[in-house]
Amino acid sequence: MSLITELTDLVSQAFVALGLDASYGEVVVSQRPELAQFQCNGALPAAKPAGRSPRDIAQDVIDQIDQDERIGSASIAGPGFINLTLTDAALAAYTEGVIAGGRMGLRGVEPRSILVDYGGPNVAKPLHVGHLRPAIIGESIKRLLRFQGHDVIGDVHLGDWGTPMGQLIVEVEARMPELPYFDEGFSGPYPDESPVTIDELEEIYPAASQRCKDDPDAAERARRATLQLQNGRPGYRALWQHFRNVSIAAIKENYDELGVEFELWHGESDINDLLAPLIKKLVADGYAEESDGSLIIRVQTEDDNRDIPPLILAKSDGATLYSTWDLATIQDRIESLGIVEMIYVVDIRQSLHFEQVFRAARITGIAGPEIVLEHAGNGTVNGPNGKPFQTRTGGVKTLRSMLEDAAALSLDKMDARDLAAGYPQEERLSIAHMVGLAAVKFGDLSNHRESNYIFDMDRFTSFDGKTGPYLLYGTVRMSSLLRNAADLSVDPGAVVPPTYEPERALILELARFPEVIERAAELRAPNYIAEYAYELVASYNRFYEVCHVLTEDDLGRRAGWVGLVAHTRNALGHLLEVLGIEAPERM
RNA sequence: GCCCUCGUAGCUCAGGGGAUAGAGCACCGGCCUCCUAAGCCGGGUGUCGGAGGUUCGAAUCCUCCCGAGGGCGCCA
Repeated sequence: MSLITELTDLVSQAFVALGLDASYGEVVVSQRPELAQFQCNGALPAAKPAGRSPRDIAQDVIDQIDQDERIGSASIAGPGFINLTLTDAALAAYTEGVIAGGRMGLRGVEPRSILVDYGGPNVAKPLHVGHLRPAIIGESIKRLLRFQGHDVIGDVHLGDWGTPMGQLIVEVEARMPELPYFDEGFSGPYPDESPVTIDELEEIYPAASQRCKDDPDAAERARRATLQLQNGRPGYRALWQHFRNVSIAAIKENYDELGVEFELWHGESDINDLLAPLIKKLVADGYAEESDGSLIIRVQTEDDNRDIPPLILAKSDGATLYSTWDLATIQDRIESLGIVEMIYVVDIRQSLHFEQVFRAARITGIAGPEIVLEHAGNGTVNGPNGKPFQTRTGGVKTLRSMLEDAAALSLDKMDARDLAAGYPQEERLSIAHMVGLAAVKFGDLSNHRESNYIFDMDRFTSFDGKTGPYLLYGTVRMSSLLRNAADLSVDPGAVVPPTYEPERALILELARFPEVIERAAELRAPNYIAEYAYELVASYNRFYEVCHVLTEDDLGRRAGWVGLVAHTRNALGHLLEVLGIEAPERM
């Protein structure tokens, strides 16, 4: 059980003994650390219903809890705040309990089958900066929920079924009309080899897109090709399969470099066979209706005070579109994967789309009330000028080049400050790589999920301040100390009651772990983890400065400190794992 | 036009109805015969966009206004 929970239980019981609601007993970390470690504000809101003054109530509560051996001091402050400070023995005992429990004080959860839908890369398009946020936020949310004990999988959910596919087909046909994919009379097996490499495909994509913008005729042909692809025209399917295969290989490589891993490589196309029966059923059941030639589901209710446009189930030419696929995908995930909770980490600008899809899923009964559907939208990455991130030449920057920049800049900074100078060059490169990745990830994850932020590589890779490199450095110092301890045959011992203020502060910081995890999971907000990881390392650095662990004469204390450092290293390891950040052994 | 999000220190950003609103950077000054100085310590910063309201208490909740960004049926 977490320390906060223990204290809340204690104080709640006191409120109950006074005939007041237990909820007044909520204890939080003190806002005024110089006054106390924890506080309870419950006496203030309790005053009115109790018909008593807040300070009177606070005094009665204090009288109840004062005898508890954990409480070092309990006092009234201001209008009726209850300030609590624990005994050093209680702090040590609590920390020992957490270490023995092995779960960082985290309470167990009722495991749920959760799917996080986060990547959303498109076939034929290289990953660019815009893919960074959903990828690392989604990965972090997945790891966070998994760490809590849920059964979580990630689905990359490829963009592989839309109009761009038709545009690609038309473009390839214009360039290589001799290929068998376009010959409707062709009956033999199609070639195993893709007619295009990923590099060619990535060049063809923007050209195709541009052509359809400039030429309405080409756009029309692309629309037809898309429809025929969806309807199963064999040549188109075969060609599309090549596009898909070469793209997935490239995309996988990109996500590997980023340290992002998906359990499912599903895409929009996977549920194609479900579409016709689903549409038929929705029409038969009266949920879908025709409107201007298209098929729609109305999702607005009488309670709405704003206009929610209907969800379009099928275009007037009969083709399906992303609303249809998303709806069918929800059905598929529930029915064939047993998913009860879906979290979409997708650009927040798509919130209306998800609102429509989720409403449609509810209305039609595809998702029952027990199913959680949530759009955990992410903001965008902007360049130093506050506008969408671009290369110097105005193009969109690829993810790969961004990561290369991060590693290169990290190495430059190591060279400039003569860091890790004696290490083999191979290790230095590996460190620079990890530092660069940590810089980018921490820089991103420390911002609130929904906010747009300014990407500043120089700031993110800085060795000073609240950055990824700072976290890694702290981790490395802990690892190094623990190695030295092992070399001296000093085993981690029982945590001793703290005597120094930074030591006490570190113990208190560690005790916050469960609440931070729970809060972050509840809000799907990795920035809480990032912030806490920073605070924890900062607390450790202050402890490290004051408490000279390995030269400590008191052997019991020395062993206890090693135990505390091991605990801290363990906690930080979990946090980095959740953030998806990897640390080197030394740097 | 309607809807959504945002507006907090010079800059970049945190902030769960609670006390005196925080961090990092930047700027100035200290600390290495000692476990990694990529570290630590000290120094000052605010009409929390504005105005009302709810509340014992509002950066936080509600209303209006100003400013920025985004979205709004057959693209994804």
